[in-house]
Amino acid sequence: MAPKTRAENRAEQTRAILDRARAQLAEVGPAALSVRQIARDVGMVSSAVYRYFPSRDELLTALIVEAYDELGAAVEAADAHVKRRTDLDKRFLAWANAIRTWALANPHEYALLYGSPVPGYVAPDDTVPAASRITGALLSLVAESELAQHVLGAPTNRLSTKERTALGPVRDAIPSPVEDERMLRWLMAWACVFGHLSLELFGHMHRGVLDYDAHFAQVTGQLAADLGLTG
Amino acid sequence: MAPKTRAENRAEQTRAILDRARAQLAEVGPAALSVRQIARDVGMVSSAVYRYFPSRDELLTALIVEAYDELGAAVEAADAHVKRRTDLDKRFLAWANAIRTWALANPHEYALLYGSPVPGYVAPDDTVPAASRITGALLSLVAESELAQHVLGAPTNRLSTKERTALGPVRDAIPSPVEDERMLRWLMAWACVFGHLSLELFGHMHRGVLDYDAHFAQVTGQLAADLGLTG
DNA sequence: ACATTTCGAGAGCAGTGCTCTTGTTTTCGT
DNA sequence: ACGAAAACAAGAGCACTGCTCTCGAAATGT
Repeated sequence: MAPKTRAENRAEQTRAILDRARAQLAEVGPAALSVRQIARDVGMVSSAVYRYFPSRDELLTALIVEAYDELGAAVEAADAHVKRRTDLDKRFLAWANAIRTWALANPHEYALLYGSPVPGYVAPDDTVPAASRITGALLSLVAESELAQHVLGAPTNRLSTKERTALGPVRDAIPSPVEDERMLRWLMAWACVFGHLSLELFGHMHRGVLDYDAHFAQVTGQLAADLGLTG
Repeated sequence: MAPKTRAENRAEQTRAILDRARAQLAEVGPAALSVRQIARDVGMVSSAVYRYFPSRDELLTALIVEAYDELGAAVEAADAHVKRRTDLDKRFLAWANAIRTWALANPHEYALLYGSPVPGYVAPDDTVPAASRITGALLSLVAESELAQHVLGAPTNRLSTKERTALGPVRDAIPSPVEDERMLRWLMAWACVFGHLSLELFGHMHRGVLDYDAHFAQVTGQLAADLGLTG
């Protein structure tokens, strides 16, 4: 029995609360997450929890950050498992499949991250850097595809001038310059992947598509082809 | 003062509750919608509301159905405003723009329909037919594009056999047969549009894209081109 | 005209997020 | 090493929620 110092104890309690909160999140979803229930489960009184998280919403954002980190780590691990780094199609598929695998394993967490924000629109808070890991992994692929001089697999319209300026920030997020049309195709792939996932996980594909795995594979394969990553 | 009959009164009260609920939904979102507050607003006691809607969830599903109907009507109206019925690209853009316009005007309703389902996964209930109006409008365009023998604007991979059988139900929802690759491209467009909308409305495009209007126009225009609707 | 159903109102229950107060314990400055 | 200061757990309490039950009053069907 080490005579726990105050900081140690605080760290332990914080973890215990977060762990129990994640478990409850997986069971009942974000809407039904109860601070009092969490307090009971970890063996303290509800008001004590507020010494660690000032409100339920802050607890939720902590869970969001944790979930983003977990998903980001999964994505990066999947990418690292592709041996030939120049196989950008494999890396793109690894990116998409990692997200889908994680989402299927943690549907409530996915809903928390990419579904409707529960307490109104969350202002730009400390969840942004964690969330950037996922898109950042994709942007790396964009840069590498540009450097590899891949030619797009589908004819792509020239960007309107408004659109060109509209994409300024995302372009700035990539160190090297990227062709207009390529940038657009990658953004479309981004929307298509998350659109598929949200439609699938939120029950909008129930009638219409039988085998989600097959459909996702077909879609992502097509996206890779459109991006010129294959061959 | 007509001596309101019982059925009349019931219809009026039901409407009053629904109207007030929609207003409150637009103000505070689905999570914070309160039966008691609605009751106060319409001038009755909370328990009286339960004579009209057996639970809060049933009230929410009624709101979902209403929202689907409103969105469906908006989509159909937008489609009807395209004079040359063979201009499938214009009709596709009308479809996409109608959804986005409605979503921007009613973000909380959009979140209710296409965001994370609030009370766990809603089982297949009476919301399905209302929801089918939106996808149904898209499927009509698929059928017409096939009949018009449009040739896809982007090279498309052959479907895997698993994928071909996976798409059985959606194919059955269209009276006339549809080419495999065309079906896939339309499903991708479907996911891409809703993916864009969810990413935009739920705040994931905040950094990255400045002008959502321009980007959406560019994306949907590209989708129409990929589907072979232009020219 | 009467029995049945429908309805509104109120009380009440169990639960929630959150605040405040009250002792107790750990930490820190001197 | 000791006393001031900060951190902490516990409990009571407030305002609120969804929902149930009972009780009278009103409209309905026969």
